[in-house]
Amino acid sequence: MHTPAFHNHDHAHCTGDVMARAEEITRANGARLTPVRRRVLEILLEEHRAMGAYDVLQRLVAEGFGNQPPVAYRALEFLVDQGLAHRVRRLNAFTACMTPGESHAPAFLICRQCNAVAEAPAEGVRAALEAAAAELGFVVERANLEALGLCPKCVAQA
Amino acid sequence: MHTPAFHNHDHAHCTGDVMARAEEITRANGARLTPVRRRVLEILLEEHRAMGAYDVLQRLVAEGFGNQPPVAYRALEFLVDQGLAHRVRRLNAFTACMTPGESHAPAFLICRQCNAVAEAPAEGVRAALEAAAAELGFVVERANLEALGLCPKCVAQA
DNA sequence: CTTGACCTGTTATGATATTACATACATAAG
DNA sequence: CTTATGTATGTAATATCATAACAGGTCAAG
Repeated sequence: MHTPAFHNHDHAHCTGDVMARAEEITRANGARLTPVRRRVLEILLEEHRAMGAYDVLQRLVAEGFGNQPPVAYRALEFLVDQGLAHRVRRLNAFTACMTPGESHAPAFLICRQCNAVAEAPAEGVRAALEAAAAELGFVVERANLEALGLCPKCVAQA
Repeated sequence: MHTPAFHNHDHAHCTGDVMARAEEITRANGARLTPVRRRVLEILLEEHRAMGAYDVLQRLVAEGFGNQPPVAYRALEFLVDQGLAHRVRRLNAFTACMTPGESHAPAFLICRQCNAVAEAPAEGVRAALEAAAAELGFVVERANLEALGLCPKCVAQA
Protein backbone atom coordinates (compact mmCIF):
# COMPACT_ATOMS: atom_id res chain seq x y z
CA MET A 1 0.00 0.00 0.00
CA HIS A 2 1.12 3.51 -0.70
CA THR A 3 -0.50 6.22 1.32
CA PRO A 4 0.39 9.89 1.13
CA ALA A 5 0.84 10.08 4.86
CA PHE A 6 -0.61 7.00 6.53
CA HIS A 7 -4.16 8.33 6.52
CA ASN A 8 -7.14 8.43 4.20
CA HIS A 9 -8.02 11.12 1.73
CA ASP A 10 -10.15 11.90 -1.32
CA HIS A 11 -8.48 9.63 -3.80
CA ALA A 12 -10.41 10.37 -7.00
CA HIS A 13 -9.95 14.04 -6.36
CA CYS A 14 -6.20 13.92 -5.87
CA THR A 15 -5.82 11.74 -8.96
CA GLY A 16 -7.64 14.25 -11.13
CA ASP A 17 -5.57 17.09 -9.76
CA VAL A 18 -2.33 15.32 -10.40
CA MET A 19 -3.21 14.41 -13.98
CA ALA A 20 -4.05 18.03 -14.67
CA ARG A 21 -0.76 19.15 -13.19
CA ALA A 22 1.02 16.50 -15.22
CA GLU A 23 -0.41 17.95 -18.43
CA GLU A 24 0.80 21.41 -17.52
CA ILE A 25 4.24 20.30 -16.44
CA THR A 26 5.01 18.21 -19.50
CA ARG A 27 3.74 20.95 -21.80
CA ALA A 28 5.88 23.48 -19.99
CA ASN A 29 8.89 21.21 -20.40
CA GLY A 30 8.26 20.71 -24.09
CA ALA A 31 7.71 17.01 -23.46
CA ARG A 32 4.87 14.86 -24.72
CA LEU A 33 2.53 13.05 -22.39
CA THR A 34 1.72 10.28 -24.85
CA PRO A 35 -0.94 7.59 -24.34
CA VAL A 36 1.42 5.01 -22.79
CA ARG A 37 2.98 7.57 -20.52
CA ARG A 38 -0.33 9.02 -19.48
CA ARG A 39 -1.72 5.57 -18.86
CA VAL A 40 1.24 4.54 -16.75
CA LEU A 41 0.81 7.60 -14.59
CA GLU A 42 -2.90 6.86 -14.24
CA ILE A 43 -2.13 3.29 -13.26
CA LEU A 44 0.30 4.42 -10.58
CA LEU A 45 -2.30 6.85 -9.28
CA GLU A 46 -5.12 4.31 -9.37
CA GLU A 47 -3.19 1.59 -7.60
CA HIS A 48 -1.85 4.13 -5.21
CA ARG A 49 1.10 2.05 -4.13
CA ALA A 50 4.66 1.33 -5.09
CA MET A 51 4.56 -0.84 -8.21
CA GLY A 52 7.28 -2.83 -9.89
CA ALA A 53 7.92 -2.22 -13.58
CA TYR A 54 6.61 -5.66 -14.40
CA ASP A 55 3.40 -5.01 -12.47
CA VAL A 56 2.87 -1.91 -14.54
CA LEU A 57 3.72 -3.84 -17.68
CA GLN A 58 1.03 -6.43 -16.94
CA ARG A 59 -1.55 -3.70 -16.77
CA LEU A 60 -0.32 -2.22 -20.04
CA VAL A 61 -0.46 -5.56 -21.82
CA ALA A 62 -4.05 -6.01 -20.67
CA GLU A 63 -4.86 -2.71 -22.35
CA GLY A 64 -3.23 -3.48 -25.67
CA PHE A 65 0.11 -1.76 -25.30
CA GLY A 66 3.44 -3.41 -25.99
CA ASN A 67 4.31 -6.36 -23.82
CA GLN A 68 8.06 -6.08 -23.44
CA PRO A 69 9.85 -4.60 -20.41
CA PRO A 70 11.20 -1.53 -22.21
CA VAL A 71 7.66 -0.30 -22.76
CA ALA A 72 7.15 -0.01 -19.02
CA TYR A 73 10.67 1.09 -18.15
CA ARG A 74 10.68 3.84 -20.73
CA ALA A 75 7.41 5.31 -19.63
CA LEU A 76 8.44 5.11 -15.99
CA GLU A 77 11.78 6.71 -16.68
CA PHE A 78 10.02 9.51 -18.50
CA LEU A 79 7.70 10.14 -15.57
CA VAL A 80 10.59 10.16 -13.12
CA ASP A 81 12.50 12.60 -15.33
CA GLN A 82 9.50 14.88 -15.41
CA GLY A 83 9.13 14.70 -11.66
CA LEU A 84 5.77 12.97 -11.98
CA ALA A 85 6.86 9.73 -10.37
CA HIS A 86 9.52 8.51 -8.00
CA ARG A 87 11.61 5.43 -7.93
CA VAL A 88 11.80 3.63 -4.61
CA ARG A 89 15.01 1.71 -4.94
CA ARG A 90 14.66 -0.30 -1.80
CA LEU A 91 11.53 -1.85 -3.30
CA ASN A 92 12.59 -1.87 -6.95
CA ALA A 93 9.40 0.02 -7.49
CA PHE A 94 7.81 3.25 -8.64
CA THR A 95 5.09 5.51 -7.26
CA ALA A 96 3.24 8.48 -8.63
CA CYS A 97 4.38 11.76 -7.16
CA MET A 98 1.57 13.28 -5.11
CA THR A 99 2.84 16.83 -5.34
CA PRO A 100 4.38 17.22 -8.80
CA GLY A 101 6.13 20.46 -9.49
CA GLU A 102 6.45 21.31 -5.84
CA SER A 103 9.07 20.60 -3.24
CA HIS A 104 11.06 17.72 -4.56
CA ALA A 105 13.33 15.12 -3.04
CA PRO A 106 10.59 13.63 -0.92
CA ALA A 107 11.57 11.00 1.60
CA PHE A 108 9.94 7.60 1.52
CA LEU A 109 8.99 5.88 4.72
CA ILE A 110 8.70 2.15 4.30
CA CYS A 111 7.15 0.00 7.01
CA ARG A 112 9.05 -3.25 7.39
CA GLN A 113 6.03 -4.84 9.04
CA CYS A 114 3.10 -4.07 6.75
CA ASN A 115 4.99 -2.74 3.70
CA ALA A 116 3.08 0.52 3.66
CA VAL A 117 4.95 3.31 1.90
CA ALA A 118 4.43 6.97 2.65
CA GLU A 119 5.87 10.02 0.99
CA ALA A 120 7.04 12.51 3.58
CA PRO A 121 7.77 16.16 2.94
CA ALA A 122 11.52 16.47 3.18
CA GLU A 123 12.64 20.02 2.55
CA GLY A 124 14.60 19.98 5.77
CA VAL A 125 16.21 16.68 4.94
CA ARG A 126 17.21 17.85 1.51
CA ALA A 127 18.65 21.04 2.93
CA ALA A 128 20.72 19.07 5.42
CA LEU A 129 21.90 16.75 2.69
CA GLU A 130 22.93 19.61 0.44
CA ALA A 131 24.79 21.20 3.30
CA ALA A 132 26.65 17.98 4.07
CA ALA A 133 27.48 17.57 0.39
CA ALA A 134 28.61 21.15 0.05
CA GLU A 135 31.17 20.52 2.79
CA LEU A 136 32.85 18.15 0.36
CA GLY A 137 32.33 20.34 -2.68
CA PHE A 138 29.71 18.01 -4.07
CA VAL A 139 26.69 19.40 -5.90
CA VAL A 140 23.48 17.44 -5.39
CA GLU A 141 21.15 17.12 -8.34
CA ARG A 142 18.87 14.34 -7.25
CA ALA A 143 18.46 12.37 -4.08
CA ASN A 144 16.92 9.15 -2.92
CA LEU A 145 15.90 9.35 0.70
CA GLU A 146 14.44 6.12 1.95
CA ALA A 147 13.79 5.10 5.51
CA LEU A 148 12.90 1.66 6.75
CA GLY A 149 11.08 1.37 10.03
CA LEU A 150 7.64 1.07 11.56
CA CYS A 151 4.53 2.95 10.56
CA PRO A 152 2.16 4.32 13.22
CA LYS A 153 -0.16 1.32 13.14
CA CYS A 154 2.63 -1.19 13.51
CA VAL A 155 4.28 0.86 16.23
CA ALA A 156 0.99 0.73 18.13
CA GLN A 157 0.77 -3.03 17.79
CA ALA A 158 4.27 -3.51 19.12
CA MET B 1 35.99 4.68 -7.37
CA HIS B 2 35.01 5.02 -3.80
CA THR B 3 36.73 7.70 -1.83
CA PRO B 4 36.00 8.62 1.75
CA ALA B 5 35.64 12.25 0.91
CA PHE B 6 36.98 12.93 -2.57
CA HIS B 7 40.55 13.27 -1.40
CA ASN B 8 43.53 11.06 -0.74
CA HIS B 9 44.48 9.42 2.53
CA ASP B 10 46.58 6.69 4.07
CA HIS B 11 44.83 3.72 2.63
CA ALA B 12 46.74 0.82 4.18
CA HIS B 13 46.40 2.47 7.53
CA CYS B 14 42.65 3.00 7.38
CA THR B 15 42.18 -0.58 6.17
CA GLY B 16 44.06 -1.99 9.13
CA ASP B 17 42.11 0.16 11.54
CA VAL B 18 38.82 -0.90 10.10
CA MET B 19 39.66 -4.59 10.23
CA ALA B 20 40.61 -4.24 13.86
CA ARG B 21 37.37 -2.45 14.63
CA ALA B 22 35.50 -5.13 12.74
CA GLU B 23 36.96 -7.82 14.98
CA GLU B 24 35.86 -5.94 18.08
CA ILE B 25 32.41 -5.18 16.82
CA THR B 26 31.54 -8.69 15.71
CA ARG B 27 32.90 -10.15 18.94
CA ALA B 28 30.85 -7.66 20.92
CA ASN B 29 27.76 -8.67 18.95
CA GLY B 30 28.38 -12.35 19.50
CA ALA B 31 28.79 -12.79 15.75
CA ARG B 32 31.56 -14.64 13.97
CA LEU B 33 33.85 -12.97 11.48
CA THR B 34 34.53 -16.14 9.52
CA PRO B 35 37.09 -16.43 6.69
CA VAL B 36 34.66 -15.64 3.87
CA ARG B 37 33.21 -12.71 5.73
CA ARG B 38 36.57 -11.36 6.72
CA ARG B 39 37.85 -11.75 3.20
CA VAL B 40 34.85 -9.97 1.70
CA LEU B 41 35.39 -7.05 4.01
CA GLU B 42 39.07 -6.97 3.09
CA ILE B 43 38.18 -7.04 -0.59
CA LEU B 44 35.81 -4.12 -0.17
CA LEU B 45 38.49 -2.22 1.69
CA GLU B 46 41.22 -3.05 -0.81
CA GLU B 47 39.21 -2.10 -3.86
CA HIS B 48 37.97 0.92 -2.06
CA ARG B 49 34.97 1.42 -4.26
CA ALA B 50 31.38 0.35 -4.57
CA MET B 51 31.38 -3.26 -5.78
CA GLY B 52 28.55 -5.39 -7.11
CA ALA B 53 27.94 -8.74 -5.44
CA TYR B 54 29.13 -10.52 -8.55
CA ASP B 55 32.37 -8.53 -8.58
CA VAL B 56 33.01 -9.65 -5.04
CA LEU B 57 32.09 -13.19 -5.98
CA GLN B 58 34.67 -13.24 -8.76
CA ARG B 59 37.35 -12.35 -6.27
CA LEU B 60 36.16 -15.05 -3.90
CA VAL B 61 36.20 -17.69 -6.61
CA ALA B 62 39.77 -16.76 -7.47
CA GLU B 63 40.67 -17.46 -3.87
CA GLY B 64 39.01 -20.82 -3.64
CA PHE B 65 35.73 -19.97 -1.95
CA GLY B 66 32.35 -21.05 -3.25
CA ASN B 67 31.42 -19.76 -6.66
CA GLN B 68 27.70 -19.25 -6.38
CA PRO B 69 25.94 -15.93 -5.76
CA PRO B 70 24.65 -16.78 -2.27
CA VAL B 71 28.22 -17.02 -1.03
CA ALA B 72 28.77 -13.36 -1.81
CA TYR B 73 25.31 -12.15 -0.91
CA ARG B 74 25.35 -13.84 2.48
CA ALA B 75 28.70 -12.42 3.46
CA LEU B 76 27.68 -8.97 2.26
CA GLU B 77 24.39 -9.13 4.11
CA PHE B 78 26.24 -10.10 7.26
CA LEU B 79 28.59 -7.16 6.94
CA VAL B 80 25.72 -4.78 6.36
CA ASP B 81 23.88 -6.14 9.39
CA GLN B 82 26.97 -5.65 11.50
CA GLY B 83 27.35 -2.10 10.24
CA LEU B 84 30.65 -2.96 8.57
CA ALA B 85 29.44 -2.32 5.05
CA HIS B 86 26.74 -0.35 3.30
CA ARG B 87 24.55 -1.11 0.38
CA VAL B 88 24.32 1.58 -2.26
CA ARG B 89 21.04 0.79 -3.91
CA ARG B 90 21.37 3.21 -6.74
CA LEU B 91 24.42 1.25 -7.91
CA ASN B 92 23.31 -2.23 -6.86
CA ALA B 93 26.57 -2.27 -4.99
CA PHE B 94 28.27 -2.46 -1.62
CA THR B 95 31.06 -0.55 0.07
CA ALA B 96 33.02 -1.04 3.25
CA CYS B 97 31.99 1.30 6.02
CA MET B 98 34.87 3.66 6.81
CA THR B 99 33.70 4.46 10.32
CA PRO B 100 32.18 1.28 11.71
CA GLY B 101 30.52 1.56 15.06
CA GLU B 102 30.26 5.30 14.87
CA SER B 103 27.64 7.67 13.55
CA HIS B 104 25.58 5.64 11.21
CA ALA B 105 23.25 6.41 8.36
CA PRO B 106 25.94 7.96 6.23
CA ALA B 107 24.89 9.62 3.00
CA PHE B 108 26.41 8.53 -0.29
CA LEU B 109 27.36 11.08 -2.88
CA ILE B 110 27.52 9.61 -6.34
CA CYS B 111 29.04 11.54 -9.22
CA ARG B 112 27.04 11.02 -12.39
CA GLN B 113 30.04 12.04 -14.47
CA CYS B 114 32.95 10.00 -13.15
CA ASN B 115 31.07 7.52 -10.94
CA ALA B 116 33.08 8.37 -7.85
CA VAL B 117 31.26 7.54 -4.64
CA ALA B 118 31.91 9.30 -1.36
CA GLU B 119 30.54 8.62 2.06
CA ALA B 120 29.48 11.84 3.76
CA PRO B 121 28.82 12.29 7.45
CA ALA B 122 25.11 12.71 7.76
CA GLU B 123 24.08 13.15 11.37
CA GLY B 124 22.20 16.28 10.46
CA VAL B 125 20.48 14.59 7.57
CA ARG B 126 19.44 11.68 9.70
CA ALA B 127 18.11 13.98 12.38
CA ALA B 128 16.05 15.89 9.84
CA LEU B 129 14.74 12.64 8.42
CA GLU B 130 13.74 11.35 11.82
CA ALA B 131 12.01 14.61 12.57
CA ALA B 132 10.06 14.49 9.31
CA ALA B 133 9.13 10.87 9.98
CA ALA B 134 8.10 11.61 13.55
CA GLU B 135 5.59 14.13 12.21
CA LEU B 136 3.78 11.20 10.67
CA GLY B 137 4.26 8.89 13.62
CA PHE B 138 6.80 6.81 11.74
CA VAL B 139 9.80 5.35 13.53
CA VAL B 140 12.97 5.18 11.45
CA GLU B 141 15.23 2.18 11.96
CA ARG B 142 17.47 2.34 8.93
CA ALA B 143 17.89 4.80 6.12
CA ASN B 144 19.37 4.93 2.66
CA LEU B 145 20.49 8.41 1.80
CA GLU B 146 21.87 8.64 -1.69
CA ALA B 147 22.55 11.73 -3.72
CA LEU B 148 23.35 11.93 -7.40
CA GLY B 149 25.23 14.93 -8.68
CA LEU B 150 28.67 16.21 -9.48
CA CYS B 151 31.84 15.72 -7.49
CA PRO B 152 34.29 18.60 -7.00
CA LYS B 153 36.50 17.60 -9.92
CA CYS B 154 33.63 17.30 -12.35
CA VAL B 155 32.11 20.54 -11.13
CA ALA B 156 35.41 22.23 -11.88
CA GLN B 157 35.51 20.81 -15.39
CA ALA B 158 32.02 22.07 -16.15
C1' DC C 1 30.32 -37.54 21.80
C1' DT C 2 26.00 -35.89 20.73
C1' DT C 3 22.96 -32.16 20.00
C1' DG C 4 21.60 -27.92 18.12
C1' DA C 5 22.74 -23.67 15.99
C1' DC C 6 24.92 -21.68 12.50
C1' DC C 7 27.80 -21.44 8.42
C1' DT C 8 29.06 -22.83 3.70
C1' DG C 9 28.45 -24.88 -0.85
C1' DT C 10 25.54 -25.93 -4.73
C1' DT C 11 21.56 -26.30 -7.80
C1' DA C 12 18.09 -24.10 -9.68
C1' DT C 13 15.26 -20.39 -10.56
C1' DG C 14 13.25 -15.92 -10.08
C1' DA C 15 13.18 -10.97 -10.57
C1' DT C 16 14.85 -6.81 -12.43
C1' DA C 17 16.78 -4.14 -16.21
C1' DT C 18 19.05 -2.99 -20.67
C1' DT C 19 20.85 -3.26 -25.57
C1' DA C 20 19.86 -3.26 -30.21
C1' DC C 21 17.22 -2.80 -33.94
C1' DA C 22 12.98 -2.14 -36.65
C1' DT C 23 8.82 0.46 -37.30
C1' DA C 24 5.70 4.28 -36.82
C1' DC C 25 4.50 8.86 -35.83
C1' DA C 26 4.82 13.92 -35.30
C1' DT C 27 6.64 18.22 -36.72
C1' DA C 28 8.62 21.48 -39.46
C1' DA C 29 11.50 22.64 -43.66
C1' DG C 30 11.52 22.64 -48.45
C1' DC D 1 2.22 17.95 -50.29
C1' DT D 2 6.37 15.79 -49.60
C1' DT D 3 10.30 14.87 -47.49
C1' DA D 4 13.60 15.08 -43.85
C1' DT D 5 14.40 14.87 -38.92
C1' DG D 6 13.81 13.82 -34.33
C1' DT D 7 11.32 11.27 -31.19
C1' DA D 8 8.32 7.44 -29.56
C1' DT D 9 6.97 2.70 -29.68
C1' DG D 10 7.23 -2.38 -30.42
C1' DT D 11 9.87 -6.52 -30.16
C1' DA D 12 13.56 -9.93 -29.58
C1' DA D 13 17.24 -11.18 -27.20
C1' DT D 14 20.09 -10.96 -23.35
C1' DA D 15 22.35 -9.06 -19.34
C1' DT D 16 22.36 -8.30 -14.54
C1' DC D 17 20.94 -8.81 -9.87
C1' DA D 18 18.97 -11.69 -6.18
C1' DT D 19 16.86 -15.54 -3.57
C1' DA D 20 14.75 -20.19 -2.35
C1' DA D 21 15.71 -24.66 -1.04
C1' DC D 22 18.45 -28.26 0.38
C1' DA D 23 22.76 -30.94 1.60
C1' DG D 24 26.76 -31.20 4.11
C1' DG D 25 30.15 -29.31 7.36
C1' DT D 26 31.82 -26.87 11.58
C1' DC D 27 31.75 -25.48 16.22
C1' DA D 28 30.63 -24.85 20.91
C1' DA D 29 27.51 -26.26 24.89
C1' DG D 30 25.81 -29.67 27.53
